[in-house]
Amino acid sequence: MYRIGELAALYDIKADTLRFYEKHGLLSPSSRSDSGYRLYNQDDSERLKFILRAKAVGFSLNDIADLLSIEVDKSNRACAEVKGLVDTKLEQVEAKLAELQHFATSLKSLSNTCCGGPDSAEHCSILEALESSDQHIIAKKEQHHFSHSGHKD
Amino acid sequence: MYRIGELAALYDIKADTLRFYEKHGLLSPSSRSDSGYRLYNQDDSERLKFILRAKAVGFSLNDIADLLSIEVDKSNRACAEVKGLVDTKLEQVEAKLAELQHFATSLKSLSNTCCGGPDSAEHCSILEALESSDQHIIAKKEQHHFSHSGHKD
DNA sequence: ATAAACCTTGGAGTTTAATCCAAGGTCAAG
DNA sequence: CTTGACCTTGGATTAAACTCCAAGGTTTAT
Repeated sequence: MYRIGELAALYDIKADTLRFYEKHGLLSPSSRSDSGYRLYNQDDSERLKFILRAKAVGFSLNDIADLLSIEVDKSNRACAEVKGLVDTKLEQVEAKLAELQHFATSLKSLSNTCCGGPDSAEHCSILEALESSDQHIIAKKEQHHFSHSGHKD
Repeated sequence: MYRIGELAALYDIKADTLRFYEKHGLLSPSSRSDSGYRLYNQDDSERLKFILRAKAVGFSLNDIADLLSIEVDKSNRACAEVKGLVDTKLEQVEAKLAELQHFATSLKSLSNTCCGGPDSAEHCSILEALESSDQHIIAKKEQHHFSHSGHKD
């Protein structure tokens, strides 16, 4: 069992952030001490880890709440419904993955071809390195237009 | 040449957002009309595409400014210095990639093993699916701690 | 030549995600 | 039984990234 300050220290965040997540329904301590102190267990800690990871890869707290709701509603919702939510998120994740892979490739080639020596800048720019680009998350309307992919409210 | 509204429409953003990016040094139109209207060319459009992609995978506008500065300073900076910046960003991108791959794998397994039928929830939770987790972006202090790039301006 | 649809600027307002503060309660150590 | 580090609540403040507004200039089309 961790008290709020301990759990916060463990993940290098502020206790206030944990209270904030609680207020917004992302993570509540599994219990309280007699005097009302928040007490977090190992599952709570795992849940927090998930939240922080999801945040780190660009999901908003709302997105994360969606993902976590899959757990919360486990027993209530039809499995097909859950699958829908998961698959939607999966699409988002895979789009991000494709972008990131592209980024990584470009950064690597930039690092290798252009910056080997002390002064041999041939095409020292990410924009140039990315010029051979193909795929987008971004809906460039003229090229390809599919219906407004689910913006959240 | 695009006027601000045209370019904004092309990427499904607001003209205001383009003015905002300009004010913050991310993207300035390459020219102005006689009457002062912003005029964006194809390079500007590419630059905007880059900004939006980088944002979509979780980079802050400050991060993006860093990346773009590689181009701007092309002729000024020593190549080794540029390489340092690129390699730092590359590390960030690869950390994000690792996280996302983990995410994608978990979401896939969740989608497959748990939600095939209308009602057969076996372990219908992302947290459970992620339980076999290994890697983190998150600095869990006991394990590994690397400084996070705290930029502000 | 006048409306409609664009653009300009500066500044104010909004949303998201924290982060800080004040007034007070709790707990272990001396 | 007090000191200091921790915790509680609610509310205010901050920072980033937009988003909107007002007052006016420009363009195009009738």
